[in-house]
Amino acid sequence: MVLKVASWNVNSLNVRLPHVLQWLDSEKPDIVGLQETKLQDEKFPYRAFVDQGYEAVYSGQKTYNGVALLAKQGHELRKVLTDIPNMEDPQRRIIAAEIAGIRILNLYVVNGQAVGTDKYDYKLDWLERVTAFIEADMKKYPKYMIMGDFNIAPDDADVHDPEAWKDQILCSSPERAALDGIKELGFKDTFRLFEQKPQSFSWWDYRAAAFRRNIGLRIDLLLASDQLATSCTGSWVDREPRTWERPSDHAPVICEFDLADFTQSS
DNA sequence: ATGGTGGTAGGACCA
Repeated sequence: MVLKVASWNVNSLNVRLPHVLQWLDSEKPDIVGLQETKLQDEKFPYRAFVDQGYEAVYSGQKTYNGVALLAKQGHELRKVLTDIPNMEDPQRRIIAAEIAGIRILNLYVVNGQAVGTDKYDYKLDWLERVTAFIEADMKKYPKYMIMGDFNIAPDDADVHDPEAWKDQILCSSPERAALDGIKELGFKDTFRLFEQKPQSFSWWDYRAAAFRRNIGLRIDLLLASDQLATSCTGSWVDREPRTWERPSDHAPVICEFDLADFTQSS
């Protein structure tokens, strides 16, 4: 059983719905996490996804943030959760479900604005609380994926100009240490399990023709628990939707698993 | 790369 999993910051699902539907039609992923939907739940285009062959759960708000999980019909979404213990946050950045026997946690990590700001402190605190949640939650799910817009470039290899970005937001050591703290619970960055082209990014600023010049960062990640990672057969960035008219500033990231060795538990 | 754009709004904020 091949399972194709993707994560995409769509920067307004209202604007990007046609892109997402077209992309689902061509790529046919089994599981998709969306971030920055920017839609209240009552405005979520649930019917459009059902018509496309997907079940959806979502947690949104007006103007900012908002996350959703899609699963191809036939994969049930169970144990859905949009809030975690010890964090009362009106910002809708978290959604988790159990799909095909795998725990899927979809995150829109706080951006943080700039090192040293209140938003930066909120980011680090938010990551600490999410990490504590994962540590407890993963005891129940040996097969566990954390996906999303992490707003952290894990390493200098994920940055177009590491010198310019040194100690800046998305690249600072405390942010990277927070990401390492999650990985040290027992997760692999699936992208780095495979040989990749240098200068592979998932986000390019809208300004300064950054995409054309490949001035970007890799901040959209698919982390798989160690047990799951052994079944990962590929992980890549799909740059194509970033070339479409009026695109999101992020490209979708995708990974595939061959779960033939596992007994199907859904 | 330090806002040159874009989204949500309908001015300012967020990224």
